[in-house]
Amino acid sequence: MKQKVTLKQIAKELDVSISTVSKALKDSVEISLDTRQKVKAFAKLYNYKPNNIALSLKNRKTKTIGVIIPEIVHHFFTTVIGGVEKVANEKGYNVIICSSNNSFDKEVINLEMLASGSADGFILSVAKETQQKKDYHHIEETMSQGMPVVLFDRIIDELVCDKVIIDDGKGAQTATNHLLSLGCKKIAILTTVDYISVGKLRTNGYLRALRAYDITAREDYILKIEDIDNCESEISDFLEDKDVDAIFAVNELFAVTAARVLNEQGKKVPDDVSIVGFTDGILSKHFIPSLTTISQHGEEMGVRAAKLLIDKLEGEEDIPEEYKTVIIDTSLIQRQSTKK
Amino acid sequence: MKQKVTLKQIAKELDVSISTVSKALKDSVEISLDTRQKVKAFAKLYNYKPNNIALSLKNRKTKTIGVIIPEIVHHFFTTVIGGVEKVANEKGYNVIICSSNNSFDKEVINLEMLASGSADGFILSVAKETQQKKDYHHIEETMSQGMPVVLFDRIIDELVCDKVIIDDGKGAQTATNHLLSLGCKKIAILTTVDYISVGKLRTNGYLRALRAYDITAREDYILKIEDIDNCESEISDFLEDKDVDAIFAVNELFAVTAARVLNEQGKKVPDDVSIVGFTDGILSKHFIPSLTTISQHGEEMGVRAAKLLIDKLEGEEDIPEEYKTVIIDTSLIQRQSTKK
DNA sequence: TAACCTTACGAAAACGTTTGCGTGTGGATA
DNA sequence: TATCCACACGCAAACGTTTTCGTAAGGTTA
Repeated sequence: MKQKVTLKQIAKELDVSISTVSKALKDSVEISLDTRQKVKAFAKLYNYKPNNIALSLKNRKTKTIGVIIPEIVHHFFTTVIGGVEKVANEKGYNVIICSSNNSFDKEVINLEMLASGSADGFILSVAKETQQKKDYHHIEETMSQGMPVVLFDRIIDELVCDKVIIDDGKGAQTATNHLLSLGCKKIAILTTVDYISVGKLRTNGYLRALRAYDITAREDYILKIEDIDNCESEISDFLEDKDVDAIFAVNELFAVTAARVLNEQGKKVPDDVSIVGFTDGILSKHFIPSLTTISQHGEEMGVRAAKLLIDKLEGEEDIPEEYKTVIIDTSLIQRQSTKK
Repeated sequence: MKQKVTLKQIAKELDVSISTVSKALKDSVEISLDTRQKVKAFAKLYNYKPNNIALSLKNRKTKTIGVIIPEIVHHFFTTVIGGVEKVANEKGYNVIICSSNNSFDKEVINLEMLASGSADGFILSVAKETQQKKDYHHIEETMSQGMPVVLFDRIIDELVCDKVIIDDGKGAQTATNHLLSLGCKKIAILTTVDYISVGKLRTNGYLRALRAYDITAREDYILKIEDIDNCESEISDFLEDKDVDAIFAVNELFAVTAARVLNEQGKKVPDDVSIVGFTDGILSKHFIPSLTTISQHGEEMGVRAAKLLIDKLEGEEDIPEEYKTVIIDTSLIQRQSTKK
């Protein structure tokens, strides 16, 4: 097993100093052409690659971006990561991904671990628990140590940093408007409990849309789902004997589950009930009927977040700090789950 | 902006040497109780965290596992990552994830980058292009430098290393058997071109199952799909006027697309045609009808792969190398797409 | 031939740790 | 009082780089 070759070893073999080797490999004019060629040939032969760790230590930067997301098995988040990777790789950055599993503790651990030398900055979407706890000391601390943080999707208003979000309210409004423009009058919403920020924002958008159409929102048309994993029974109970002609679901799962429930209750989508979802994932695309939905443009979010972060990382140290909040446009994708 | 505090700074403040601080923090008996307490209090106050990079350099290990997968936006791979993370975190390892995007070049770049100091070992599923090119020098080189590699799912037979796979052939056989036991006689298969190893293996399993039932396989019941992204037209043409009573699809996408096509052609699933898929992803679970499928137990694969890798990483240096191939059992999940 | 300039290279510090070993101080022992 | 031993701590090397600065050798100029 041939071990990794270092400058020192090359230097020894060639009977020159470490600095000579280092300079030769960088084509420094300080070193004679002769020596340069000799060193390079040798390095190539032994497949020399500079040790990243040593470089990081020396340069005090890792050229690595840390990404922390609530769930790794999640289509939207992976599309965001895709966008981050794209930009990062173009700019010569590596990406480390960690999942907090929606746990506050794991988020803290991951962040602290990456912050202690492994990454130069962070792109993060906070865990559900963190949103509940409203404890952001770990993020604040990271920033106060000079490491930039970009928040996306599930952001925290109180934190002063770059952010990339979609206009959840506007997206929801668009979705609801679409249903209204189709002539639907009795539009129910399947949403989350309020402490999930995006759920709340989307609910508000729905309410605004109704108001603009002079339709009074009905409490009994709003379902705030507690237990996402067992949403089917909640939705089923909710929809039982309810005379709605449209449903706006704040995520994909609620949308397809509603479709499934309606199906079981003998109602047709979109003929009897139209459905609009949120998030353009696998399910929306391939479901029968395919789902009209609001696309969040996950990849674009990732791209923008990575750019913001890298700008901060490569910007001048002491220019006055200035933080941006990028709002990505959502778009309505019309498919089969809403009647024409 | 308070910068990260180092041993040196603490030492200076407290007017002791760096080594004293280091030892005090480790509760060394060499240091007086008094000093120890003072140092620890100070360290806590300033939130001292040892610099991982420096530690990695010193210890010549990073306590990091590199995971390279062909696609990040892919349910199966993310479940595997979930399993890897679980084990890794338990054992104090960090996980770096990179996607090769199915490109050979990017796989090489990612591997080399992580191999030059960022990770101690690798868990990897090779890119499509790599399977075609049959060029594995980057993986061989990584191993020859003493970094263990565990291959999973899309493995390479020629490479001598730990592997975690499912028995694709057996899984396919189980799927086909299930259809046969339901009384289906005319079973088509939707598979991939042959260079995708898992596609080929699954096709073979399908053929074996038919043979065991004394049914002659028909060429015109086998569709090898080239362009996965546009599989719908291929499947649609294939199924046109074809009098099949069952379909075995080697992945989720083919399965739901087949269902969609059948739906458009006015055939009912499962009444007219039964469908069995492969991979238990989001789609299979939530589709209407939900899909009978072969579960690959992605998380379990990740768990096993991580364990194998960590065993190698923490094992004695010079025990005779011994490589294992773990075969994860698949299981048939019966849902609504196959009639009872 | 003395002064100077190039050329080509090496020494050493720095990044932040850990750790084996050396050492000064003070008290106990002989 | 000379010897010895704990005790408590510091020095320095090592991990692999990069880079500044110093310098020896040789050639050129006045």
